[in-house]
Amino acid sequence: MATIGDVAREAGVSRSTASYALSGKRPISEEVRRRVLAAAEALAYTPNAGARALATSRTKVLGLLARFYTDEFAPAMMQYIQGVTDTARDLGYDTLLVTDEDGARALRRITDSRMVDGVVLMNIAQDDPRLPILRAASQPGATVGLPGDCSGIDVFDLDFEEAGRAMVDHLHRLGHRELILISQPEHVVERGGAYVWRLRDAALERARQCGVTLHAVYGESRQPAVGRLLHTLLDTYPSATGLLVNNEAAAAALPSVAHERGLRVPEDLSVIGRYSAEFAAAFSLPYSFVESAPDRLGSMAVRQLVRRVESAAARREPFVVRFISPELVSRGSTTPPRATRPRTPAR
Amino acid sequence: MATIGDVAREAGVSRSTASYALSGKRPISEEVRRRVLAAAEALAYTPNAGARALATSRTKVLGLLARFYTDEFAPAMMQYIQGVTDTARDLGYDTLLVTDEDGARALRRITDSRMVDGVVLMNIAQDDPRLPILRAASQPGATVGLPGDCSGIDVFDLDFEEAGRAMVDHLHRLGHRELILISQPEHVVERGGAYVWRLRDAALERARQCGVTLHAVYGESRQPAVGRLLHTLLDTYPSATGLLVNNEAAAAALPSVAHERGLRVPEDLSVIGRYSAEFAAAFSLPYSFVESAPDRLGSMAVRQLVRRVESAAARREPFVVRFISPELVSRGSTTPPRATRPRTPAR
DNA sequence: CTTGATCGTCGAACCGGTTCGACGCTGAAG
DNA sequence: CTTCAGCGTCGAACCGGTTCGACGATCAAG
Repeated sequence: MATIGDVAREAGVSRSTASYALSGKRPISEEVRRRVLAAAEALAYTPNAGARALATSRTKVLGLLARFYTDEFAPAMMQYIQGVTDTARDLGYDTLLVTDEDGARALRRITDSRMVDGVVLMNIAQDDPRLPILRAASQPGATVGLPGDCSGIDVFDLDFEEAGRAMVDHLHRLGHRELILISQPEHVVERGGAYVWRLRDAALERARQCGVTLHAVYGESRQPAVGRLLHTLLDTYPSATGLLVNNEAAAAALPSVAHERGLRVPEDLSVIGRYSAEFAAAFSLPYSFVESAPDRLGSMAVRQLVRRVESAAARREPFVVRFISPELVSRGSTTPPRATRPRTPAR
Repeated sequence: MATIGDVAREAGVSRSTASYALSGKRPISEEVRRRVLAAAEALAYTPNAGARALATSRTKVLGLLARFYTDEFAPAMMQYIQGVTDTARDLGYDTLLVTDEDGARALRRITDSRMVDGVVLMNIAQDDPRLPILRAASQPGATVGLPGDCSGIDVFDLDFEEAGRAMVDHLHRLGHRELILISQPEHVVERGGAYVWRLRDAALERARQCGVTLHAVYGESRQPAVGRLLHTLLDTYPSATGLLVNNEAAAAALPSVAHERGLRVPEDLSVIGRYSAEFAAAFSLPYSFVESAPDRLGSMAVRQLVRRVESAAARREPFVVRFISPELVSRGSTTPPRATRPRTPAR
């Protein structure tokens, strides 16, 4: 493999001149620059990443700490990851994917050894053990997901509170008075997945304000448990006219459950989900939903991270906590409830 | 951040002695070793990855080149990735995840710059443009997936030919005489996804030998297209008694299609899939299937890669092409076809 | 009491880049 | 004809590790 010394020799200049010709950080005569570039080309010169990192204290690599929980729905995760890797590459960075069980130790390892210029954390828990380490690290960090304590990091997340309110408002305005909210499984909450209760509590609060009855329950993350649960819920609350689904597995299971029960959406039941458009497409889900925009969140986190990495001024800016506003994508799966319809005899 | 120089000073020894005390590559007195270790501990010393890479020509990082095609089913991909990252970490390596559109250029970048000690390639095409670059690279490489030309790399894949034969044999032995095979979409084939025709052609050949009629068709990768296609197929070949599914999306869509048609499995139709146990669990697929073992394949590729990275002897060994034997996991979704049943009047 | 091997430690060189200070040359100004 | 500024280039130092050869001390053998 050719080194910059080889390039310099080939071009008949010193190593430093070759370096400046390639980086453009000092004026170099047109003639010399041409010779150096030609030599680099001829020798297929590529700078050694380790050497450059040592000299510049920059690796051009970002760390991405994620966990693949088997009890969480995998496809959603992929989109976050892709948002991160794609944006990183656009900005000239590679991505070190770290999925260690012990995330705190892994984080310490990659920051202390200076393998990365910055870190994106996913699967954020309310009280995340990685955060103290990230704050102590000399590299900047960003999270996708809202932790309990946001100090010292940039935070990006969907506004789950607003999402919960938007879902309730939407159905309330259509005239619904009794709703079911199916959340993630309880163990996601136990793991500190705050987004679950953020959406739920905001929805409950808003329902209370509107005088709407909202039955909030934990879901399951797998078939067939989640299908059974849906049946049970629909049996338990026969008068509920709307279903809010903050649970990918439940959303994916709903079409066949509805079919089994001969339940028509939206005629018999209005449905709103909370997932990504990509997810909706993959599973062909016919429901209106609040877009969770995983790729956008991953991308935003990386952009902010790179800004801080590359500019000392940006590094001194105050930390941000940025929420994406939930966008309700209509697929026509909601309608005024039966009881309020003109043609219903009960009226 | 503490350097080895700081540790040495703190322990009152030279830098080289500190290095030897930490690595154990030369005998060091118990007393000095103790002091060095204590100093390293006190200063929270972590070696600088770039400096170490420069000195040793080893980065302890493996490259993982993968593409997330939106027209392929995401969950399957996750498992390959996890197999790679988990095994790499067990062996002391981190993983650089590269998802560039231009895989060949990305591969050149990470190998020439010596960011990685070895590379795992996924989404292998029959004539993969990354392979010439991998062969020319100084780092060893492994693939998950069988390319047309296996020279110079280690190859790991499911034995798709045998999988195709096993599926046909299984139903043939049960007495089936007319089967449908639904493959991946045609564009996967156009992209060079050889596993599609490897399974199909072997299945066709075996069917011919057994005197079984096999209708082989391309599938779709998304709902609702794949659901419609399933309906069409079942309409088109009403006398077919068995369905072979080499297509994750089709397998996932089948339960609701069967339900819609009032079709019972296996009483009315025998079904065998080809996917992973993890996938079956996530979608609660009730079908017997050939296990595709993505995590095992990823793990095997990494193990072989690390062997070659760490041992000069292993690096000289001949390259391997290793197939995992398909294992048929029975879930009771196959049975002798109706026509051959004792209680059927037609007999 | 030398001689020689062994053990533990040190200094220096090296890996391959970047960057700072200096220096020679050219050309314009005095 | 000097003087000085500025441009282009070079040499050297540095980043933080690893590793080789050498050297002094210790101790057993001759």
